[in-house]
Amino acid sequence: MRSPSTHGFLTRHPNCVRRASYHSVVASLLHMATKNIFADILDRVRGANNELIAAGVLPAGLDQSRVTVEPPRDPAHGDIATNAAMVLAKDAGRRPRELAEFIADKLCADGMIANVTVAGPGFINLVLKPAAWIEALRGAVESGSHYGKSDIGGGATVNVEYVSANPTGPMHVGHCRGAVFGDALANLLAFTGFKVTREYYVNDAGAQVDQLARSAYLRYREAHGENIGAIPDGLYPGDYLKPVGAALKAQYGDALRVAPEARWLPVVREKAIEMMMATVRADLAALNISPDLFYSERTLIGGAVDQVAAVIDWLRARGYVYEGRLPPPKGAPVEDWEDREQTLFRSTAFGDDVDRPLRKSDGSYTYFASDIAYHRSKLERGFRSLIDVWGADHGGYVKRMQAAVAALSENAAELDVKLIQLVKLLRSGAPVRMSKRAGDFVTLREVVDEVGRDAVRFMMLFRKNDAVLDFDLAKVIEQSRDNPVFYVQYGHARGHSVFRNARSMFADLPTDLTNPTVLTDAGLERLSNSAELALMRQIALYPRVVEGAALAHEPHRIAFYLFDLASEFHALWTLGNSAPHLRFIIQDDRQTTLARLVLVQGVVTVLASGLALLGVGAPSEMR
RNA sequence: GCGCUCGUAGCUCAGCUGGAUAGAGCACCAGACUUCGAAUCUGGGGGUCGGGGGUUCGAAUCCCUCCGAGCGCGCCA
Repeated sequence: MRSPSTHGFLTRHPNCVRRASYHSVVASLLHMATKNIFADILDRVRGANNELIAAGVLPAGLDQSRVTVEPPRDPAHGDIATNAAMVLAKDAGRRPRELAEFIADKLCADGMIANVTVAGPGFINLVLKPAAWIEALRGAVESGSHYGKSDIGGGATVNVEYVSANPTGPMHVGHCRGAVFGDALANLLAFTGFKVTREYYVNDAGAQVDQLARSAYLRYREAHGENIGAIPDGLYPGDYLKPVGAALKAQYGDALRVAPEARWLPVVREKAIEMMMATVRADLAALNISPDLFYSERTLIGGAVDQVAAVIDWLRARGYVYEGRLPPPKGAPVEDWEDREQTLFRSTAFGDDVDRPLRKSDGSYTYFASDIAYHRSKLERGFRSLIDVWGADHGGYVKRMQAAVAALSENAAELDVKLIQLVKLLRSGAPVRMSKRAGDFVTLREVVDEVGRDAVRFMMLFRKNDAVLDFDLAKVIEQSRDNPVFYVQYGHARGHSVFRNARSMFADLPTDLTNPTVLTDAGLERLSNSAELALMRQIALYPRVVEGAALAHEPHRIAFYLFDLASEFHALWTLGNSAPHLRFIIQDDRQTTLARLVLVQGVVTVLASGLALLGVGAPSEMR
């Protein structure tokens, strides 16, 4: 059905008084200095509803959990909108618009709200007094790097496991998206009151590290001058193992050459893993990533008790593990399919499609089995919220792992698996060839060295995790709006440029714009232009964006928000070209300049904070 | 065959966990530099949100069903 224009529905509220002075409004805002302005308004809406409950308009015991406040998509609708009337109408036994009028009437009396309208199906649109936004700006500037922090995590522990690349070589470019994602997500959670452990699972058990050892042994013999010929299939051909061979020679001389494999393998394996993990750490460090804990798979099996066996027994005792048969996989036929009885985890009890094997035909554990033991270790260390960051090709394993966590924790813990899609590496639009087979794949280090850590980190986060990402090595070092890394960093640098110019014009400007006294004297009520208010609204949005991104485990929201904020800032800056009275620096007006510098300080504060969450630098100059 | 992740402007993608007339960037067209760094900005055209049903005050978003893409499908991690 086509409805008349929204404006036809607008109801201006006649009872609204707009008399409260700037200072009285400020007084009413003091308690929310660093608080999310949206959370504050939500409290006020709930307060209005509670008054209506007391007055008998709304029923007692009303569930207000679905009431939300949000910025309307169309700014013409006001600063903040609430759906309260629409979601409460049914319980209240009233029509949404009728109820909206009641709520609006209460909200009108709020000293922070300048105007209330009821629109559309029952939206209540609020326009806040400019003082509210100014106070939000003040709060942001005063809080500095703490602005946007919250305690929604309530100190709950969260375990973020990410990267977990096999210790069989240097990290390649495909690893770095998950690494950056996990690191930024951990930053975000820590910033919002969670107690975060960043963890890297080292797959240092199993066949692949034996192959690594055999590969390194060849390099060891090569270091002694032997011609080892081509590296056999199944071994790791990369040159990066040559230093391992040299190190083995330096440490053991000839001793390992005459020993049987059973003797040298553990020794070489140990050394190779150690050196590969040193490489991994260095690669991560190039991205400014340092996990709190490297958890070794071997400790699960090689310790005093076999943790994998223990967890299987534990699950078996509860009926989640049994001996049984699986149907052969459908689709692509398995050549050597052998129908046999095996040890199975009953993941179907938790929504998986089939039960999953825990032992291979040779009796050794599957990867899944040791992963169950590993996740049990996380639970035993007290974590009830687990986040795993995996490559998208592991998507088929999500359900079984969640099933395992549910079984292990008796449904008390939650596992969120974030799947990270592929990165398509390009140079000026042309695909960069990557051949892992030949051992000459593009390493993470090469990419970081070429375009810099900031570009890598920002671009890896400028996309949803489950969308394929095009990463163009040429584009990310362009200095243009087409390159969001630059665009956002330039916003920060430009802010500092304004500071520099202002100080050269007014030698007596306060050195610390975040000082409360300075802020009080700054005359911030001069910030009344609509473009300035728009920028303040954007700044006030930050804590809400941070919370949303943290709860949804979606760090990319921060990157997009920063892009928008930088955009608003650049827009206001350029406005000064055609409207000189709107420039940040006004030659003969120190007071106005000071007020606007505080606004710039707000922008700079948020850009720096957001970039820090992403792990990207915030340069104050980019010449 | 089954499962997972997706499908939004010509291209690359957002869309705040169900909100109002679906938004950015690139590209295209038309504009703004005696400037607080134009490394920037302003305006314009461009959409059956893959198709079709359903749920409700209200759907790009949730459910069902087709179509299409990517990934995966005992003893690889």
